[in-house]
Amino acid sequence: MDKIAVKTFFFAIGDYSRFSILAALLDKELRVSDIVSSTGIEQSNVSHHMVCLLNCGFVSARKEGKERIYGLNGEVRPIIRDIIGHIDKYKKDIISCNIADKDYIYRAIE
Amino acid sequence: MDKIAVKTFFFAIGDYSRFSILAALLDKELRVSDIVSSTGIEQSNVSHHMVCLLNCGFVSARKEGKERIYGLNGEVRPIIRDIIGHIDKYKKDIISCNIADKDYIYRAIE
DNA sequence: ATAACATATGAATGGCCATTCATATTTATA
DNA sequence: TATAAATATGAATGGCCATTCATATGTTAT
Repeated sequence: MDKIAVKTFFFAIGDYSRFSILAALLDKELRVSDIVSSTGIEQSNVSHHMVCLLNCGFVSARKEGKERIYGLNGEVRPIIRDIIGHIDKYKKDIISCNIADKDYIYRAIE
Repeated sequence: MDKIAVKTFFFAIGDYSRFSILAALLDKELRVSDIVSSTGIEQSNVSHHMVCLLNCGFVSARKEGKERIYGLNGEVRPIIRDIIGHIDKYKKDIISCNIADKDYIYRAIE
């Protein structure tokens, strides 16, 4: 297991905003403004995330007039689908831990 | 896409230490001391991570004497294998972005 | 009962980074 | 050329949480 690769992979994909963006790009290419409207993330924030996703090789971009169109790179499509599928299938169990409610994570839940 | 589920999933799996632990548990159950020696993570830190992984339903535990033995829960095995496979297959590309070297992530790489 | 071993718990903190706000750049149109 | 639209960039910051250290708990053996 390559540590840098693992860290980079999860850095790119493990943030909820970036994962939402990747999920939105699964089926079709999107302009920045499309990503903004479909994810609800503010424009400059989206742009920041796109830089990150570009750097990590998850997406590619091309220009069309004043718009920039982003598309998911092919190799990542299956793993993103798999992860979405897994989370969806087991969401009941995953949610049951209610981490969001905890004030501190590293604590036994009674 | 359930936001809480996605966040919880990546919280549990997206940290390098926890992912290493899960990877180490893929093939066999392990005592805490085994996890310590195979991952290099310090003991109390491992215990903290195990609480987290227990809470999120990724592992189960049983006692044997003074030892505690952790095992991966069955449903997560495939997705962890998939992710490891993906990272391994594309590590060259993933590493090429060299995020670790950057002083700031959200910046175009020339 | 005490020592040694295995693991868990608690509190504290320091670094990272997601977000925000302000502004720059690029392109198109009037 | 001036304006507007779309996107990118830069700097700043506040919160989260991984780690560490110290210590507690539990278990076995002597």
